[in-house]
Parts: sequence; C-alpha cells; structure tokens
Amino acid sequence: MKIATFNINGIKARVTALTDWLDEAQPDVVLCQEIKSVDEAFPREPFDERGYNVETHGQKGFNGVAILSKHPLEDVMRGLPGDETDEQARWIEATVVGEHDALRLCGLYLPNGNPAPGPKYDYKLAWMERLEARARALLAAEMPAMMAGDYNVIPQPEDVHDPKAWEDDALYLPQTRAAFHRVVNLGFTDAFRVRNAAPAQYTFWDYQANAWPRNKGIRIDHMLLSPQAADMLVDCRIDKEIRDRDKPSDHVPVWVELDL
DNA sequence: ATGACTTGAGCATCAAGA
Repeated sequence: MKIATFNINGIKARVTALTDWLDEAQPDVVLCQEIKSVDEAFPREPFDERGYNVETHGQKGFNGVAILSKHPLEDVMRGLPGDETDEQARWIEATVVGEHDALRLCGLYLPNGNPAPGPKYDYKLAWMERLEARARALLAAEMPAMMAGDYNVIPQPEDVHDPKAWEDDALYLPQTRAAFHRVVNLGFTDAFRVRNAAPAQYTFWDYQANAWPRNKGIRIDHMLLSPQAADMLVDCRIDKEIRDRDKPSDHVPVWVELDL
C-alpha cells in the first residue's frame, strides 16, 4: 500500500496540481495538510471521481488536515487529544485495512512556532508534548501505526541547506529538535532516513528569493513508523520534481510503500 | 537586508506561513 503525506497549501488553489500528481503517483492514501478550508467547502468531486474517500478536519482560512483514501477509513478521530480549548485543526486519525493487517494512520500539521521565543513557540512546544502522549498511547496499542505530516521540525543539520541561517528559527531550535527526538526515541522510525542517508533531501522550498532553483530547502515533512509498521516498510521517497510545475505548493509529497 | 512570494478572506489590504 502506497501512503503519502503532502502539505498542499490551500486545497482550492491546488486541485489541479493535486489531481495531476494523484493520477501519476497513484497513492492509495494521502494525508493532506494546510487545506485552509472548512469541511463544507472542501472540493470533494475531483477525489470522489478518482475513487478516494475523503475525511476532513478543517477550519476557516488556516490550517486544516484531510485524508484521501481508496480504501475504507474506520474510526476517524479529529483533533489531537490533551487540550479541550485548542481550536486549531491540525490532527486527524483513522484506521485503514490492508490485505494482511490494519494500520492506524495519523495526519498532522505541527505548529510553526515562529517567532521564538513567544506565545506561538509556547504553543508549539505544548502541542509537541501532547504529540508525545498520543505517540505513547499508539505504541501501547501494539498495532501498526504511522504519524505523518508537516512536522515543522528540521531534525538534523543535514536536513537544511544552511544550518547557521536557521539556528534561531522555531523549526530548528535545540528545544524543538529535542522534543521531536523524544517522540522518535520512544520507538518510531523516520521512514525516509532509513531508506536514504544522503544529505540535502528536502521537502520544502520557500516561494521567495528563488529558494527552489537554488535548492535552499529544508526537510520538515516526515513519516514516523511504529515498530510494527516499520517491519512493513518497503520504500520511502520524496516526489520533488513536482515543485517545478505551475502553481506548486511550497511543499512536495513524501510517500511510503508498506507491505500491509 | 525582518526584504522577497503565495494563500485566504473579502474587496483594500492584511495575517500567516517557514
């Protein structure tokens, strides 16, 4: 089963770019971030036509996550547990059933956190604590699970074109990376890194200052696998070519092939 | 260089992104 994560930066502006990529890449499941739409306004038809079930967790203007799946989605859960007052739409979970096994899938859009320090950075760190708690619960269930999406975390120096330029940024601060590694170190596998050890493998390039042609990117979209899911990993790649097309998102898709 | 682009909201500009 081919499962992808893709921060699309606005579903209404990205329908053509997304459907073109779906038709080529033929993923079974796509976790989308930054749909920037309320649920009622999400354009379902292009995805219905292609055989995808659509589950959304949106809000007006910003954030918002969704799952597109050619397989049925069960037990859909919206919102990251741990703070009833949090109104930002950044988490969606569902179970997808494969040929041999079922997989618990979590699509996430982790807060950016800039400027740091400040209230936005406090929110990011608090959100990451809730993420760690959810990750522990998923591991305790001992079923295959994947948490994938836009983490807004640059894990290591080799994941950024110029580490020096990012050292005060909320995506790369030591506290941010430590919080990310605390989650990984519970027993998750960074699917891309176990399949590709090369530096400078990016998933985001800013629209500004010719970042893409200069390859001034960062790797912030990640797919973390529980031990049971890691045993199913066949491949993981970044579809960076589509950053070259008309009206691209500033992120590109990352996908895994799982023997599920 | 706190710049440059892009999106959504909503109709002139501004917030937010990373």
